[in-house]
Amino acid sequence: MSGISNLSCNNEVERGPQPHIELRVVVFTLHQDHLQTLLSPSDPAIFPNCWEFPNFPVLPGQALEQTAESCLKELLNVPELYLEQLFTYSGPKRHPTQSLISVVYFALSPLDSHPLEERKASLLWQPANTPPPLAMDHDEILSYALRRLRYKLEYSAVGFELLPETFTLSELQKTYEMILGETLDKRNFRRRILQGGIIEPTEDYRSGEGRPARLYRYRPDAVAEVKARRLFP
Amino acid sequence: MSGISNLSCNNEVERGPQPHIELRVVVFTLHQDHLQTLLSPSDPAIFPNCWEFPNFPVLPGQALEQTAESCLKELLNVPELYLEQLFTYSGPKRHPTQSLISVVYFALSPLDSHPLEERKASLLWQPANTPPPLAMDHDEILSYALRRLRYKLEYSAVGFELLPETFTLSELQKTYEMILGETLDKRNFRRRILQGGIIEPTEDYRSGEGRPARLYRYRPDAVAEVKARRLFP
DNA sequence: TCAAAAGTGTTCACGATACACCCATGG
DNA sequence: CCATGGGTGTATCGTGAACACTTTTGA
Repeated sequence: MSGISNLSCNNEVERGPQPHIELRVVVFTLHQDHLQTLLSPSDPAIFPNCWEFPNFPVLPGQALEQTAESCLKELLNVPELYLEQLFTYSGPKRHPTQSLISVVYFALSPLDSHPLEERKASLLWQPANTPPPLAMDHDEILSYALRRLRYKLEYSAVGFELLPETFTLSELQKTYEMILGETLDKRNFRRRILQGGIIEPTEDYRSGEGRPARLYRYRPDAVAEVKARRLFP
Repeated sequence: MSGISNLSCNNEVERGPQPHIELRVVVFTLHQDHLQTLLSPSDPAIFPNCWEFPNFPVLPGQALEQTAESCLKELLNVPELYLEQLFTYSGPKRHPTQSLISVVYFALSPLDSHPLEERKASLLWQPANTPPPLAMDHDEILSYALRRLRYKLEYSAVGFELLPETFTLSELQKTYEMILGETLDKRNFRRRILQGGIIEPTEDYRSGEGRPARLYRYRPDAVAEVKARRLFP
């Protein structure tokens, strides 16, 4: 403990051992036109037929964010991914037998990530909007992560993190529509994203059923945050 | 530990005992026309002449947010205050002798809060924009808390949390100007805040040097969140 | 030549901004 | 009666939203 001792507090609440800390990660990806999240089966003795978000070790010599990032990259076989802190959950009712503090991170994995390694076969991508039963408060965590994803999509460029390096404007628009759950106007979508300087065209085209579509690339140097509309002038 | 064991991770990082968890709170208030934050002197043997954010006990029987709320209410003698989670800081370099995880909350205390009790005399309100030297990474925590405050001010009604129950429009405007660090147009400010239905007039006036000013009250039922300008239509 | 997806501009409405004077009170 | 802060309306501009047709390719 650094500095002065804890400030006293007259709460009549049981003291006792420190709660256990754990590190969890909510990862989203797009797969088969659906938003998916990575889940791990729960211990059937405690939470039968339930799933939970992946649990990584809390290492004293490493920041939680670093641990989450390197474990995830190894697990998913991707060189880069988007990662940020989601929330820290605490409270006595979260687990039946122990006091538990969960520091939860939020990650996005690009569409072309390799399938999971065999030795991690217990982990499965599951549909994020219709997940299987989740243990503890992980349903609450999932809905908060989905809210965060939708919200971030509206004011930042986070959507590109779910796509491969190059993509067509239609693919990008479909990604946004899938996550936001609404359809967008094609011309307005294109105008805004192109004027924003967030993506740049490549020289390549992708041939599909109709006319080939130009491929674009995300510009990582772009200033992607849009300032919120201020409540006051 | 619930469910399956931690997913392994090939990081070659030292294992060891779990890091220590602590609970800290950044509180802001307005005092003498300045934004102030509550600080506690650090242990001089470790951080001489430094200050740090108040440290509350981590109780296994209570959610961190509840502990922070009840401790702060007791400390500041206020019946209500605004509280939300700020961030969880972790990493090996945060403290000279131990691995430390700090779950930090963000609070706003109304202007008319009573002075601190005598027994807490070591705690002091200090200017938030020109603070004394801070221990560990608490300068980084402070600047993030200030950023959060300014940002929240722009898209939510959080400014009222720093004022007493009734206030004049000029007081409210000065609060916003003080925190945002810029001057605002009086007519536009009034129009927007009144049209937003965020406050309602009382029957009272406050007499000052010039014409008495109508007192207003925050409407807690108001929908205070302003939707951000969406990056895409 | 037809189906299927890509690509492209303009108009309209609303909200944000800038801006200057009269009003009520206390000393 | 005057100094001090309280209170009020309008004109302009920029941004968001709605909307339909032409182009290119492969089958």
